Amino acid sequence: MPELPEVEAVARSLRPLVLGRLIRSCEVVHPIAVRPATARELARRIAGARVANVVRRGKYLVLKLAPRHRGCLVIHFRLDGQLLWFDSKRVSGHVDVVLHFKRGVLGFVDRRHFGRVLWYATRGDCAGIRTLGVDPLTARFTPSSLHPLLRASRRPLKLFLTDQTRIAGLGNIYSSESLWRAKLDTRRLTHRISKAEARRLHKGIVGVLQRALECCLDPAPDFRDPDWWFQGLERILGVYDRRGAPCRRCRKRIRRIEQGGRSTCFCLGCQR
DNA sequence: CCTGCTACCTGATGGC
DNA sequence: TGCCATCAGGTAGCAG
Repeated sequence: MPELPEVEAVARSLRPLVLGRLIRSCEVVHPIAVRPATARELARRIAGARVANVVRRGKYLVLKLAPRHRGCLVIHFRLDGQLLWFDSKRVSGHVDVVLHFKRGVLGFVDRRHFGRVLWYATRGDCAGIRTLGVDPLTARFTPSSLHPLLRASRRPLKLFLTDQTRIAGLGNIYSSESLWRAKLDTRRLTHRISKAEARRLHKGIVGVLQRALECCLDPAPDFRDPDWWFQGLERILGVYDRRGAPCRRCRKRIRRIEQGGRSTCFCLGCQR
């Protein structure tokens, strides 16, 4: 479930814990999490490296390693991936990959084993990162840059918004929310969207992401709590997981449909 | 190049 | 209470 705001909050909260610190060793408990690499390969790459920076690219969390030729550690949480921090060397619970620092241990956890922890010489070597579209929280994402993007594509708005190669970072939740905020029908085709509607959509996307990020940072993730997760996000959501409930704007019942094999929640009353 | 479909996983949920 | 079926969803890889 982590999308752009959640990963951004994780990046900001993790940075002070690991910045400048030395990765002494790496332990892989569930090898599936580092596939297609092997535990030995990953350990050889990152053991002895220092964390030079922690950044987010789309929904990817990237630990840049120093010196530069040590490459970068790329983490993708997919649906349920999560980070935990242990102050002592003792690690409890289900943990897939463990990074031992001089003081403290970073654990990557994902019971469903969809998430990945991968090493690349450069971040461009990661295909998923290389092909990412514009980051919607940067100045390069503007109403006037969104309109041509929409015109260049021919598909339902919802599917366009979850395509990471166009706009990076939206998933099932915030794509639906952006469209609700913009009062646009999720089934509308991108190339038929007017300039004024594109402006509304831009505002919807940026607005919901900023609001969600604020929420994700207050309270900030506490990796020391094995049960930590983002709190209160449901309060800022207009449609996601609200099937059957009244629309907060027009009181009509929120509908759920399927798009691209995924569920989309939206309001037939005010999204047109 | 563009778009759409499916496999990958496993915990949670719902029906009987 | 217990069992089985279904659902959830991001992305890689493949098909058309």
